[in-house]
Order: sequence, then C-alpha cells, then structure tokens
Amino acid sequence: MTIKNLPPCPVEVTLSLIGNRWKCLILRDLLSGTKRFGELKKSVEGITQKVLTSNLREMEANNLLVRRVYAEVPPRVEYTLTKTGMSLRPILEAMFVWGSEYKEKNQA
Amino acid sequence: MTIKNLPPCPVEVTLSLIGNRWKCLILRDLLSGTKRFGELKKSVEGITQKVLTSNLREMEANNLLVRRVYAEVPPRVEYTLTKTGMSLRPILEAMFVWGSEYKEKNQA
DNA sequence: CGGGATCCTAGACGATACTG
DNA sequence: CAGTATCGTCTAGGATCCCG
Repeated sequence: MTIKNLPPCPVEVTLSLIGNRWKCLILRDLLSGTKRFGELKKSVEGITQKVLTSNLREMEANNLLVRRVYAEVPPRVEYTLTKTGMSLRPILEAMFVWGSEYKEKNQA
Repeated sequence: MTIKNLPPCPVEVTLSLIGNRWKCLILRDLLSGTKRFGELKKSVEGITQKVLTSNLREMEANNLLVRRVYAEVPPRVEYTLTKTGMSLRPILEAMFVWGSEYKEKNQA
C-alpha cells in the first residue's frame, strides 16, 4: 500500500492504514504518549518483535508515527504518534466505548 | 472466538468482533439497510462468496446481524443488522471522517 | 440465487539465533 | 535494547465445481 493511490471509499482508506488488529493496539498504547520499543512489546499483548517491528515501520511510512533513535548504550528507540496518528483517537475511543458496552451486555 | 470469554481491554473486544477488513465493509454496507447476499457481494468490492459467507456467519453468531431466508425460487436471503450491529455506527462514522480528511491531505 | 465442498496458495505470523 | 535474518507453520482467503 503506497501512501498515494488511495481507495475511493474513505472507510477503506482508514482500513488500509489501520485495518489490522496489531496497528489498532499499537495505536491504543501510543495515544497515551511516547513509548519505547520494549514497552510496546509488553503492552501489546502477544505480539512478537518481528511483527511489532514491521507494523511500526509501516505506520512510520504512512506518517502515523515517528521513530526516534538515541545513540546510547544500551540503545533506546522511542515511538511517538504524529499529529495524523493522534487524529485517529476518535476511532479508538468509539471502539473503546462500544467494546465496554458489549462486554457489559454479553458477559455480565 | 466465543461470544463469551472476551478480552479484558474493550478495544480488543471490539477488534475481536469486527477486527478485519471484510467485516467493517459488510457493516458499512448494511448500515444503510437490509441487503441480499448478491447485493453485498457486489458492494463489498473484491470479496469472494466463500469469504463473504463465512464472515456473515461469524457476524450472525456474534449477534451483529440476522439472516433471513425466504422459501422462494430462486432463493432469496437477506441480511439485516441487529440493534447491536447498528450500534457500531459511530465507529464506522469515525473511520469515514478520518479517511476523508486523510485523503484530502495526502492525495489532493 | 445463495450457497456448500474441495483444493490450493500467499502472506501473515511464530521461533530461534545472531548483532551493533 | 532493539533490532535483523532465516526458516518453518498456519490459516485467511482465492479458484473452481456442484447443488437445492
């Protein structure tokens, strides 16, 4: 998926950028602020480093987040949402709200 | 994914039910009202009947839609969102809004 | 028309080892 | 610590055929 040549339907545009489980969860965890690679690996339950890396790279390429490398030993790499990435918050919030209500109804 | 035993995080709950491209698109097309199988197959661009069927079955099992079969020849099968399915509208709307803005910025 | 049954493939994902 | 590299697995999805 190039950053150009987007689908005609806006919903599909969104799906092409965050239309997978992992990206949504990464997004969820970065909305509260900058995080290191290792922190994300812990908070995004069940993800492997390979998959985490590839998803982060794609999101970086799509301008949803920035990757900042610090020349230290041991190395430190931090990920921060861009303004564009931050603007996805309403979607995640809607998902949070709906999920909460669904849980309440179907599990309580 | 059983309807019980939901993930702790509400966002993950939502993802477990509509966390794939096809379900979101099916949802998008059913929000405007009841549709027949063949109509969905056309409007959900690129989906095969097998994948459409399996996704519809899962969404039915999760109580997001109802399947109504009419004893006619040729057969007619209609799909309608339940109240729960309808309640996902805000998520899809948020995706629509974000996708529109992203397109405008990155393609215009 | 709306599937079910079958077979097959690509790509997503996991596991492990290695490194600057 | 945060990766890259390699290999293996597995399943979502595609293609095709058939049927009530």
